[in-house]
Amino acid sequence: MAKIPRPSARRLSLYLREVQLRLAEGSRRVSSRQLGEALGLADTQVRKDLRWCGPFGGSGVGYDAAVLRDRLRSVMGLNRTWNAVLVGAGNIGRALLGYGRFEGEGFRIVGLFDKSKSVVGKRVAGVVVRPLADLARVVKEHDARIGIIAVPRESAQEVGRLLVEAGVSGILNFAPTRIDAGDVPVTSVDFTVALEQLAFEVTMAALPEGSQ
Amino acid sequence: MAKIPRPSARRLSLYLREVQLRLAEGSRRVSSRQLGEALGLADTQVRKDLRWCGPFGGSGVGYDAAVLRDRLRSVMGLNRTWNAVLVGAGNIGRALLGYGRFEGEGFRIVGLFDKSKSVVGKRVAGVVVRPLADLARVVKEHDARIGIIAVPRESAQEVGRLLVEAGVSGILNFAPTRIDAGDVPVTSVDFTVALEQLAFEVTMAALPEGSQ
DNA sequence: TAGTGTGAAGTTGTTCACAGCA
DNA sequence: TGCTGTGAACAACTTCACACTA
Repeated sequence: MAKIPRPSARRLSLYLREVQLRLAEGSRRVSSRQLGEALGLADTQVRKDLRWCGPFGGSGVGYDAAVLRDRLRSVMGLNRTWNAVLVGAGNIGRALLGYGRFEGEGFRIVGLFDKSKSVVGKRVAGVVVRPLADLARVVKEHDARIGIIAVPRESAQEVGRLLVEAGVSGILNFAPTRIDAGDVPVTSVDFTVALEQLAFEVTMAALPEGSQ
Repeated sequence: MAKIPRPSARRLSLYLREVQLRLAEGSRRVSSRQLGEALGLADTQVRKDLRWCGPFGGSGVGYDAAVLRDRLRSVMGLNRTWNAVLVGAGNIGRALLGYGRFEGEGFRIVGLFDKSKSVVGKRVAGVVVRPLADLARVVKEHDARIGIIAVPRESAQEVGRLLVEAGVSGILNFAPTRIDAGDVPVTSVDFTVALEQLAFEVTMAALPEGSQ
């Protein structure tokens, strides 16, 4: 089984969500066209992507939704529970704790940390905030593989280092900066870039018409 | 001036941030190599991207940081103030209001809306929550071009429709679903996809070594 | 020497056209 | 007919190699 290209991997996540939705609505089968329509993709694209779920029990009437869901989960490594530690008890940290959706997808936040003395010990969204000194211990105790950075830009790289030292295998970064974590994979969610991206597209959409 | 490819546009936003940082630190010039190093990109890539800022006053010792910043801003449509309306006064809405960073970049949230009767009229992060019925009026009044969706999946598409009807020119979507907004550009920020993406990469990083 | 600018080559991802199956 | 699977054409993006300038 060769390596799945990034763009496909991202879409697999979208397919999974859509398939789960349809399963919840009672569908038993989905076709590449249906998926494509729901997600704004060409059906050929969908089929090519789904081939990464291994040789599917070929058919002619779409995919079995339940089987597809299981294969997607397994290919993406979601057939297990992922424990995560969250650093930063500010606005974003709070929002993530309250997000709820993570739980259902097999992600569990097993520790909340902050460097500010004034928050440590208090409860945020029902979870006790711990000092960064406890990070490594909690990571080990719960076998947390994922670290989430929800601190301001200035301290983000430092927190990244601490997380790697504590032993996480992946970092989800919400700070508006690049995190260098050596071999540990980092995925960033960047509000500002998204907004600026949008401003750019709006500006573009406003101008042209003619081209070529 | 031809059309800037998506990947370049996203990176332009990163360059802008980095240049601003360096300016604040007192640098007057930056080179493509410095930028590339800071952002994990090849210097050739950086130079190709920066060419979108128009024919630069050629050089041999890097770019003038201030000029580069201005050109980047202008190319991306950031040399103006973008007013935005925010729909959804829940966790994410609150986090966005408290984010602060937007203001500095020329984005201003001029209205907060929610459909829930129990929140309307109250203050959230210092801002009064208004009913959705006021949406179109506020958009017009403040010439808001951007609508931000921070509501649960179920109501996201409906809110998208309302925003388009109200007259926004772009949508920033935080709900975990695709928004069909016709010709209005939509940019999505999807926590779950990011997390699953990371889980996938961690899983991949753990396995192989051999390949081909 | 330290840097930009850029065509050409290479790589990666997407779409097309069609074979084959139920 | 409705659908998957897939090689082959195509398009998009990145990297390389090198000309050129201060």
